[in-house]
Amino acid sequence: MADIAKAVGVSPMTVSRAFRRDTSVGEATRRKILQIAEEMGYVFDSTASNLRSQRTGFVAITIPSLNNSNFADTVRGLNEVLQAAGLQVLLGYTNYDVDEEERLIEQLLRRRPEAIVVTGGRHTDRARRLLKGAGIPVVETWDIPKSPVGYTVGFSNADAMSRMVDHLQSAGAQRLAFIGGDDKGDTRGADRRSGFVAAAERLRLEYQLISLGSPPISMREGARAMVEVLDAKQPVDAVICVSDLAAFGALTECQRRGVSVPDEVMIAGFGAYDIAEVALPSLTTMDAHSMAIGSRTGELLVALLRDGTEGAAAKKVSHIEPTLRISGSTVSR
Amino acid sequence: MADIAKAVGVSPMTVSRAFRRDTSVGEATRRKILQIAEEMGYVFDSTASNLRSQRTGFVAITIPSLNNSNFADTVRGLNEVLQAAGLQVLLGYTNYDVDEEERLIEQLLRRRPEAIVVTGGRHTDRARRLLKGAGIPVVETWDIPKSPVGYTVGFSNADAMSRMVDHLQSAGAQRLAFIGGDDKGDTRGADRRSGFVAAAERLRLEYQLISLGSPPISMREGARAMVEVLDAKQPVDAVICVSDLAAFGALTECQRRGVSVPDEVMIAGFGAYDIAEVALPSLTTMDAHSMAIGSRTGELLVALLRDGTEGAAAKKVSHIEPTLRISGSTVSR
DNA sequence: AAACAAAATGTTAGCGGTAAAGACCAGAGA
DNA sequence: TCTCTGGTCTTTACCGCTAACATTTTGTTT
Repeated sequence: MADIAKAVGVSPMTVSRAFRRDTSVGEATRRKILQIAEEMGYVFDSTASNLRSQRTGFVAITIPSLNNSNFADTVRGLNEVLQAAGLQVLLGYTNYDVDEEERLIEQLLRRRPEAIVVTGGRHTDRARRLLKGAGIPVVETWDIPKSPVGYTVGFSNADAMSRMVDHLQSAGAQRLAFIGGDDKGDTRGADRRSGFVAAAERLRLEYQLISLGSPPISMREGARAMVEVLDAKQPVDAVICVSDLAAFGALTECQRRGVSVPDEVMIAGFGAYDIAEVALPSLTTMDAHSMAIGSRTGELLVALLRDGTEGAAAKKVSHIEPTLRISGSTVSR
Repeated sequence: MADIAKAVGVSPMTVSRAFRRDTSVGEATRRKILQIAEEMGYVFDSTASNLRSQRTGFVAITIPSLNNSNFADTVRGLNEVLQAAGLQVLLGYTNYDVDEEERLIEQLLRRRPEAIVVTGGRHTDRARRLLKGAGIPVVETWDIPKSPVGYTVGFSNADAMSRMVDHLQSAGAQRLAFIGGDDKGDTRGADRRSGFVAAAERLRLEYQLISLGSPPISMREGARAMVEVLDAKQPVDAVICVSDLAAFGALTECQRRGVSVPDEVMIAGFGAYDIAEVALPSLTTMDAHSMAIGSRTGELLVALLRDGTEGAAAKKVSHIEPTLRISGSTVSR
């Protein structure tokens, strides 16, 4: 900047100003500064700016996984809003492990993000302490924790699953199975399962639980689980899967065996993945509005960072009600 | 740090050292410093460290999209290696737009990453200038550009597609169709198409090209495209899709119409997505080893950053040969 | 032309760490 | 006993920008 200032014949401060939108610099001066900077191949150094101004433009987010999961859509929704507001997302993968999450949160906070978004409401004590002490907005997503750290954008996985069970019962199912991954760390998965169990018991339906594979469980694992379901002694007339991917795997296994869906067995998924719509038959699923969770979170943060935490803004809990999408895999047409 | 230093009774410099692995601090002192720091709720400030040490621990990466694409796997592979090496990925989405890529590259370089990874070899002139002038390792992935900026980790999309056409011909196909998105910006897609055309002409096969939707094209669009193919005057006995997702969409459309795959029409995809293996019939596809592209890039960068660019290390071009996976959608069993 | 407001630019002093170089000290070897 | 070595710790200055405040220039009003 000093070199540019010399070349243009102004003070470094003016150069600094020219590189920032809002500050007042004469239009001619600004143009000249930017032009000379470009000619000199200068690239603004945010690291210094960040230090001095105590603003980094970072928003940190930890998610369990990008692969085979709805979180990718959430990140997309979040990033779209934040990138437009000039904020840079710092992404970290916890791999469904709270200890890894703790490490990651500490690592990310060192970068002095202006806000942090985490998935779910389960954290280590130290992670909670770090989040609370960071002095920045904290958003928990994809869940409605009992004791939230800061803001929440999500829904109740248990309730959503309960509605799904209601639907299956009204479609005529009596004996259910739930297919999911082992739950170490996957609170969303565990909540869906417990919602399933609660609903099944409330409605006095028979049920069984199949768990295999570590989350996020894939199509392949859905198919493997379906083998178990179909080979079991007790017959089943509806299967609910923790995600559409598993549901699709289960569907293919039925087709492989000539078991008719939905006539012999109904299949329901979760998450409204593309595959749910394109599969034959298309899958009944619960649309959690993954992308909306991200963009809603983004909008919340942009508002908070603009107006300050004090701002009239923002109720603490933003509920995004999932939508049940009934389709060919649970009702024949 | 000054506060901690006072509390422990050492100089701030010693506190600084205690927070960095390699530097020499007495074991007892280090322990005490870290303990008191934890008690005081101190969180290390990287922004200051970055400025003074001129090292940020950032690696920037621009990709076209995270959704419905193999790039998510590349990011995963890259992140796994880099996160383990203590490096933080800075992600940017270009949305298949070179101008957006240019903006993003500039934005990212301001953060002073220690290396930058971009997807493909097509960039604006200014973007090339920025990359070359950044003075950090540059890696282009998913492609083998004619005139690379720095390092390359990728493969030839055209060659891969050519091998796929060879396979279809030897499986008996005479009249082909290619389904892809419109190519504005999607060089990989365009390369695949031109590889398809070249191979078809080399083998003197009839062919047609269907383009619709902006990349990354989805399952739905694959199905829509298949409608066009099946409704067209000229019959077709093999369809190659730009990705497995489109291929699966095409497959479902055939099933919907009772067109038998592969007997009446063969279908081939690209990318070795999960769906290729689970679909019924499973899809013939080209495994581009998306995750390996990421991890190979990560290893290359870790080596370069450790040993410096001078290091004996690293050939400039790292070729990752795609693997053809022949399956039920092109050969009946 | 004087009086004042608004816009444009300049000056000073850090932000919170760390590079570089040097000081101190215990134990080893001569 | 003296020098030397290596580990541990300290001193000093500064990374490249910008907050806060001061000053100058320009424009407007009466």
